[in-house]
Amino acid sequence: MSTPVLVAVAWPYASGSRHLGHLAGAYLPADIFARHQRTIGNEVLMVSGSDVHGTPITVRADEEGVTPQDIVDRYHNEFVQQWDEIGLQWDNYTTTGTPHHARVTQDMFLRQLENGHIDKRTSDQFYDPEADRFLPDRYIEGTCPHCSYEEARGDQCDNCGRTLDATDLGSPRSKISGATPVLRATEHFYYRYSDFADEVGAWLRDKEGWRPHVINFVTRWVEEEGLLDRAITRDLDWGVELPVDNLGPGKRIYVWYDAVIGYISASQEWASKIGDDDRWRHWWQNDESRHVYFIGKDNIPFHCLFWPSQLLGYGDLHLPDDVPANQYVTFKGGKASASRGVGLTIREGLDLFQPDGLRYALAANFPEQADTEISVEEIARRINEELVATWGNLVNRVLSMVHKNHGAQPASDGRQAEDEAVLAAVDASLATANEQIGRVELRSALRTAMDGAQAINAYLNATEPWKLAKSDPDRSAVVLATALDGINGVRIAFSPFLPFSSAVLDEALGVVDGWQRVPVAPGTVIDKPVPLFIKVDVDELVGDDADG
RNA sequence: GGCGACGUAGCUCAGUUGGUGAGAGCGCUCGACUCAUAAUCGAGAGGCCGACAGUUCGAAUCUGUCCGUCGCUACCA
Repeated sequence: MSTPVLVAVAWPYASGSRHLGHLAGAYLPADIFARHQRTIGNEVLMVSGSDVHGTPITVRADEEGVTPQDIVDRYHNEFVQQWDEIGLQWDNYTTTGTPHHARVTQDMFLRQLENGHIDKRTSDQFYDPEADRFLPDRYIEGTCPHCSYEEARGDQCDNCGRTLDATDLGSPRSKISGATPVLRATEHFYYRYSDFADEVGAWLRDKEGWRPHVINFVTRWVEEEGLLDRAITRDLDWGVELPVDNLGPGKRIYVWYDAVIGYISASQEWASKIGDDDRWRHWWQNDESRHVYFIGKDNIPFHCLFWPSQLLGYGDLHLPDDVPANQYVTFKGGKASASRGVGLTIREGLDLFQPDGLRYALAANFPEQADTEISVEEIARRINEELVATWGNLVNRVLSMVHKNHGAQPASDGRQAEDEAVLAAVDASLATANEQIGRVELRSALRTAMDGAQAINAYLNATEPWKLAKSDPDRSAVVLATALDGINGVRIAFSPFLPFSSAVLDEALGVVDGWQRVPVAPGTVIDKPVPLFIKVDVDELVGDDADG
């Protein structure tokens, strides 16, 4: 039976370049999962887009003397280009800056307001009189009351690590203008997340098969602290406009309320693009569908607590079924961060490695259970010692022999026990990888695929068809035909991970259709092969030291 | 400060609810092979499972303390 599967992917923030940690944390696992789901015949809708609102983007625009739209356009275009280069197969990759997204966000806001889950409150906020804007705590600097560090931020002191309240800072100043911030009363809409603490808690208790670090974190959160109401508007002129005018001018819906709504607006946009406006309901208003959210661990509260609350406040929308959040990829022990210059940007990664090589190395190191350490050298090692040596070389040696000795796939009549055994091993690895990807254990699945390749390598070394070609040509033909049939199975397990080299094999052996090994028809012409992957020149990389 | 996670072979990591001799890949050593991108296959060496104390018939796996690393702390998203 075909299941509608929503592959919902974290929305990259268009405030700067994304790095390999983001790629390994959310985008790549989503794409691998989605490709597998398509192959096994499910109806996949994979959506995301650039998150274009929020304070950091406006601040950056001010710093550069350009408009927020300029910043957004720059990074959105960069993202779109990179997704194409790395082979992400979106059904819809859009942005939160479209009129359509604004309408959907406003519709949700109005319905939730009508349902009594949004109300208005007044609070005091810091205001920068010089820059003429309200300041998030993070944009206020001052002296830490605990350690006297003079560069402490309003939310936290980087020196002693304590959490602060901006009102505690000594000689506070705006990070933007340096002016002394003043408190000013301001009125905002609040989403009553507290209305849903019990319901979300109960919903979470039913979950099975979630990653321990995800479910433990959010159940503890909701049970020990509940959910606090949060302001969902800001004193900004950058963001989705409010659909009601009783708050006065200069107020917009804030980014982390509207960004998650993108999952729905992007689904609807996709539906209208394919000319079937109601088609999104097949995923969103369907109990049979399955929603899987691919995010980094910093996004866990938003997707497991706040977003479900927003969905419940609207009503009749499908809640997340699994949120297999990844932990962090670290570089030299630290969390990757584009703004702090730690780790490689996606651009740098693509400039250094072939896309399939980069996909392989990252997938082999996905931080599924814990943070994982990665480096340029580690990526190169994975590519050269594993991908090229085991899989690339296997394909090359078999295709070369078949081409040279027969020019086409030989007949395989009269298979012996060892021949059947290697094919059985390949089929078993396909079945195992299928289960592993279904559970979003992608590292293990990749290893399983590699085991299939190694089984064929071992089979070749045991049967030595290059010797048989002289002593027993008929037997040699059967062995080569068997090896090629095996490759035709193993490549299916690799296909979600390695779309580019898979496309090359599709040309030689036919397009993969379904998660099962299909024999290569005797007589299929095999041309002289070109290596699937190029070895990385490590010496060239070392001089680069791009991950400092 | 609070909360959480992690600390397992040279490197990157697995180790279900505690139980016969602690694993994988890569690297390393030796051997085989030479069809293949000096790739492959086989065998082997290598670890007092961060430290200390405790619970238990028995702990890498549970408890406590300590050391080290990292993350989060709800107006960064």
